Amino acid sequence: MQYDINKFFKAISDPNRVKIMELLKDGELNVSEICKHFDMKQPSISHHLNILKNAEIVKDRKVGKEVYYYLNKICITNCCGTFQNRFAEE
Amino acid sequence: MQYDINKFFKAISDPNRVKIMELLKDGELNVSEICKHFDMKQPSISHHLNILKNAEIVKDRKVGKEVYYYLNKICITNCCGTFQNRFAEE
DNA sequence: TATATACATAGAAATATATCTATATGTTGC
DNA sequence: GCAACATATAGATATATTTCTATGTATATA
Repeated sequence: MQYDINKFFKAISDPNRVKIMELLKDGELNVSEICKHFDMKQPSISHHLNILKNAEIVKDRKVGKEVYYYLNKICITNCCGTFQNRFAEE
Repeated sequence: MQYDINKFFKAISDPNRVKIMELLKDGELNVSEICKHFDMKQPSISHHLNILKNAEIVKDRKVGKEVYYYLNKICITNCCGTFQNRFAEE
């Protein structure tokens, strides 16, 4: 799979989104659970989740009324690795 | 040295700045030389260089009238590595 | 010293992004 | 089917970022 590295970096350039990623580090959470950790309103969280999802940093699965988000760790490893290699000394 | 990882990602979230980094990959360039590769005006380039410098992604040295910019590769390796590790499977 | 060159800084305008309120959609349980 | 709940979407507003023009500063040179 080929990730859009520019989308990736745009996504993680917001500390709120990195904080969401931190929350998902140890397993999936639904939107309400994520909201509890922020002062923002739910639609703002949805907006950030959508940006993360678009960058393929998170994926989601629906369970009844709830939507659980979880990290796509391979995307993170891949994008960081690719970028790092691009500027590494040979 | 401890880099500000949020500043780092904010800096590389703009494709123009990543392009500047690419240009500096194989050695230093002065501002005029960098400008030649863009449609932007010189003050805009200076602005981007300043953001990169603030994030410690580039450093500069003055040679007469010219200012040469060069990559601080250790910063790139360090920030990408740190971030990647933060979300890696253990 | 006056002029040209290279770059930086200030401030305005255009554009993009984040956040909010209001509301729509989909699911569950009565 | 209806009410309640979880989340998403629409659209407005606030804020941040990018880019520009105009100008300042430092260095080199005639």
